[in-house]
Amino acid sequence: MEAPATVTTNATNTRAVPGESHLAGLNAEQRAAATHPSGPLLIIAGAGTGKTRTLAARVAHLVATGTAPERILLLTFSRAAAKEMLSRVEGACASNLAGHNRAGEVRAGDRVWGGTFHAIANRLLRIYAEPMGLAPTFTVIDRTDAEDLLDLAREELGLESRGLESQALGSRADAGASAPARFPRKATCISIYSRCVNAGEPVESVLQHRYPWVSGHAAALKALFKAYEQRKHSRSLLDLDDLLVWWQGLMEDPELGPDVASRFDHVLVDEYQDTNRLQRAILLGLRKSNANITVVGDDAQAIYGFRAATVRNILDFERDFPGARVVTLEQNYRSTAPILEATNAVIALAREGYRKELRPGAPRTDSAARGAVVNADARPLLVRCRDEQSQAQLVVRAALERLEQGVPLRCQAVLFRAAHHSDLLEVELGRRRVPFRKFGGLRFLDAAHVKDLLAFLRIAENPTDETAWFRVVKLLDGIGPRTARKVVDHVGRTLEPAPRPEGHGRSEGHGRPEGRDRAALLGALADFPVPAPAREGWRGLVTLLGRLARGSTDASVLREGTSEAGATVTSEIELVRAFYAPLLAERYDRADVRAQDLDALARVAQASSSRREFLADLTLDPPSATGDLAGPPVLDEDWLVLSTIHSAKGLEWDAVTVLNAADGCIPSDLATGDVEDTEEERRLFYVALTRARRSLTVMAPLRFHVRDRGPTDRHTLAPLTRFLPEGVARLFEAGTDPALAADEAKKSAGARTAQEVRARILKRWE
DNA sequence: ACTAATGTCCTTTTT
DNA sequence: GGACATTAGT
Repeated sequence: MEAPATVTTNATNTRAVPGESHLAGLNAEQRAAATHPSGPLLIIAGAGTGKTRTLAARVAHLVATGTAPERILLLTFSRAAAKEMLSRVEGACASNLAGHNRAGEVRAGDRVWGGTFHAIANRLLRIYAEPMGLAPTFTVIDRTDAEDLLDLAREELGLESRGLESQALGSRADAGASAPARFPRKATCISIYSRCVNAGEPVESVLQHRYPWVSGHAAALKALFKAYEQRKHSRSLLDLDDLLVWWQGLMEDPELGPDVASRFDHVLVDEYQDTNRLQRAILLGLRKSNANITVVGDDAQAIYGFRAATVRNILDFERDFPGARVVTLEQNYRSTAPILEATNAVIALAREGYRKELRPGAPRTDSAARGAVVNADARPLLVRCRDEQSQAQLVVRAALERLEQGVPLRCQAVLFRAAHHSDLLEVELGRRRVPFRKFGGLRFLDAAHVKDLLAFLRIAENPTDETAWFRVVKLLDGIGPRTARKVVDHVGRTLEPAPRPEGHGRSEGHGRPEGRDRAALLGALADFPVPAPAREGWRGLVTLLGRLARGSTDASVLREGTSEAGATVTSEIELVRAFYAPLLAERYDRADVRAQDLDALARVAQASSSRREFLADLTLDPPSATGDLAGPPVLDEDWLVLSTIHSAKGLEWDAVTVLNAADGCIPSDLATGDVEDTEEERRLFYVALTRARRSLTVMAPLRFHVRDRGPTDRHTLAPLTRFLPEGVARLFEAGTDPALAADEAKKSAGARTAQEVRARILKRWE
């Protein structure tokens, strides 16, 4: 119920002292956090306690009390979160200025250094690249690129992923587990590497604790990682982990470190529970001589352990930054009391952290579903349904009903553990023509054809980018991995010697020919003896790359960051597409659909001011929703939100539905190995539930289809998630699935019929 | 020696 | 739909 009285109350509060309107409507704790003068501050903020609002208010307060916006560093968990936060800061600062006349501060939000650790690292490292001995033009590679590059290194070292041991002995069967398992595949290798780097843990320890079946390969892995590092370095590539590693290295430099630190009067970190030890080290480096640091977090919402995040960062904060003030926000402004009661019960079963009990506060009034009729006393719903099919139908029906009641689709979200859990729902939504957008899961950028196209641009940007070359060369007819290897080696040899040895000093020593020299070098590649079937394609490729290299030179003379440069990236994409279109059509089916993705990509490129920025932005902030780019624009401007729970972090909706609340899905079968993993799954479930403002529905199918190689339709019975034991489930209203009722009816009807038939048969002989 | 096509198994979460 | 192994074909 939206009591108009609440609105009035807020309006009264808003009439605050001029210059302090950013503090309006904050409760005592929030206000204390926002106005904390200086020194370390830890804000423990439970779900829905106005954490974002408080942090934004704090930034606004710092600006209002004289801190220059560009001297504030705001580290967030995702780029979207940064954007959201900064626009709030913008609003607060602007309203502050209503009474003043300092128009210069209106753009405060733009001037704050805001972004993810990775995005900020990218920005800083471009500035400090030269003295750090990095090529300022370094390319940032994403995880799949990293895997491919590592694979090349592995091949070179002769570490075959194919198991040699399996033919030696049938060692699987007998209990002697001493036989070495086969070498881990590239994805596993990168996971191991990444954990070592982010957690600051030695390989042996990581293997022992998380990958015991690979422990026999520790030495080989270390050699592999070393080769991988060298490969990256000589090709001017940084992976996502490197961004943090180099940032931390930057902070340790006796000259540069203090210089970076002195740029920022205040450092603020959101979602601190999901940072890792490396990120903590960066913060320690940033605040050696200035203790102005604010971190916000909730240990009950730590869900990124798989990425080496650790709650220890929060728990250690007071030790890391002595004299820290701790403020706890416990008043929940998001959810109705019955929802809160249920979510509190779920998290109460978790192992101890910073204990806090969320109390209901006054409901917020900025909901988009203002007019909707909501019963604030309604308990959340727990629906046991027949199967996933039935679940999908129920979810669609309920969403449409809520829409009728005035809750727009975009104020409703369906959350799930793994991206594919929404597959059936997506089909059902498509069938009923309900628009939706899906967040999380497979990325637009992971689509093969998108990677193909980007690879051309990456070569143009950084001709030593081996993975990009490899990918592109393999596209040509008659060239497989073997030949591609040779071609790429040759390319490397041709480009390697720095063309201008008189270049000033060692900063030039990265073998990165620029401009026309590069074009000339590319020309020299045209003669390389590729296999006959590939000859024509090869010539076309070299011509294309030559054009891209030339184009970028001319353009860079013209531009200097003007909007015209966007047109350049777009026109480069057109050049590439002219060459790539036939390959695409030949290689993939549904080429028309894929071509649309490339259209979308070209559209995104228009927003970028340079090719380098375009490529870096794409890897640091990949378009996260299908529909962000792809697909036709939605006509009615309304869509149901589908999201993985991880991607839903920090967000909230009026109505939330959680799918597949069954053991095996939540917690995931893959994450029940040890207590720590299972506890993280519990927190994940908690995060999902606490996204709901007014309506919460938990769906739990009774059966799941099992893909079994048999003609019969097999299924398993799934128990309700272990995170809803009897005592907790009691806080939910039991929902009904008509399909189940129908099943029952059918069954009893069948039984009745059978009885009648039997009676008739017997009657015949009476 | 290499590519291209076919078959089988597995599939978490993300900057 | 991807990763990897096997096989047919050049």
